[in-house]
Amino acid sequence: MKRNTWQREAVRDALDGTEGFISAQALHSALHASGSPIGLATVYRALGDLAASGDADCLQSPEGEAIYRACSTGHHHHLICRNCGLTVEIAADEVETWAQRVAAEQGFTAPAHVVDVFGLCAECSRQAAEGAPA
Amino acid sequence: MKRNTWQREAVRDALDGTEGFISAQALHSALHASGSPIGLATVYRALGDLAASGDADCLQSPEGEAIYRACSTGHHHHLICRNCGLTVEIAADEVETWAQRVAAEQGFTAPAHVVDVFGLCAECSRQAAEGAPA
DNA sequence: CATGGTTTTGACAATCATTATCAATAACGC
DNA sequence: GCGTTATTGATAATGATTGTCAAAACCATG
Repeated sequence: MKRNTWQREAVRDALDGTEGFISAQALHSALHASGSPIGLATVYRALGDLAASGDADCLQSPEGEAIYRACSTGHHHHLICRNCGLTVEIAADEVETWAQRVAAEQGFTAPAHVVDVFGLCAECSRQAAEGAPA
Repeated sequence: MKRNTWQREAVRDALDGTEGFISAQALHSALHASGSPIGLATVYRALGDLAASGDADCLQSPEGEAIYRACSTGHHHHLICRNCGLTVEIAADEVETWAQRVAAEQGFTAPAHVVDVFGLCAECSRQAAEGAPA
């Protein structure tokens, strides 16, 4: 049987209250910072459960960490600066449509998708342009 | 100065001769299997260099490993069955264009993107339809 | 409310990929 | 061939994630 513990709720709430993606470690830190004595392993387990039950999406950050996002809270994507971490929310109607179409074409159902764009934000691009050339 | 070593060539060749994506570990194993005494750290370094110089693309596998691909072999995305793991390669010209456009609109440069569609493949959809209902 | 059967938790060890270290080696210009 | 210096590779270190297992919490029941 699946039991309801405050820990699981805490993780779910924390994830719901988070804008974009967050790593398990970061979520654990955030919970600790807000006074929760929740264990790290438990956060991993709770996130895994949420992902398995479809309440959260999981993908790999460019740094190799698993990052999670609440699945129900409105759907949008992110444009993330790989240097400073700046995150811009982007609507992606075209991509929604596209994703459903390609899924359907292959006979796939229950399509979900992970679409995120990484790049260098204007600021970091400028800095890179200044520093990089010989 | 950048020196030319047989190790680097071996990694480049091995990557060129590989169909899709391959992890650093797997590439190292493959090289060893074909008699190369190349070291693991060197494979990581060579792959990192290739990625840095744009000769290879790098992304994170769902299992959390970094996987690499020779850059010339066309860019595509994946449609992944969340139940059986079946993976279908999908072309996504629209999405490529879209990603670059939204990145540019926000002043972002060097856009890369993570686009993967998860769903239930035809087979698993059918099984789910049979098994799930009470 | 106390009890019991299970699930869940959490501290810690174990694992796995990746990166850093650093002496020895090999490549390249001369 | 020589010397300089980037590169290699064995190993240790790091960091995220998962496994372990006794103790605690949850929930239905008496």
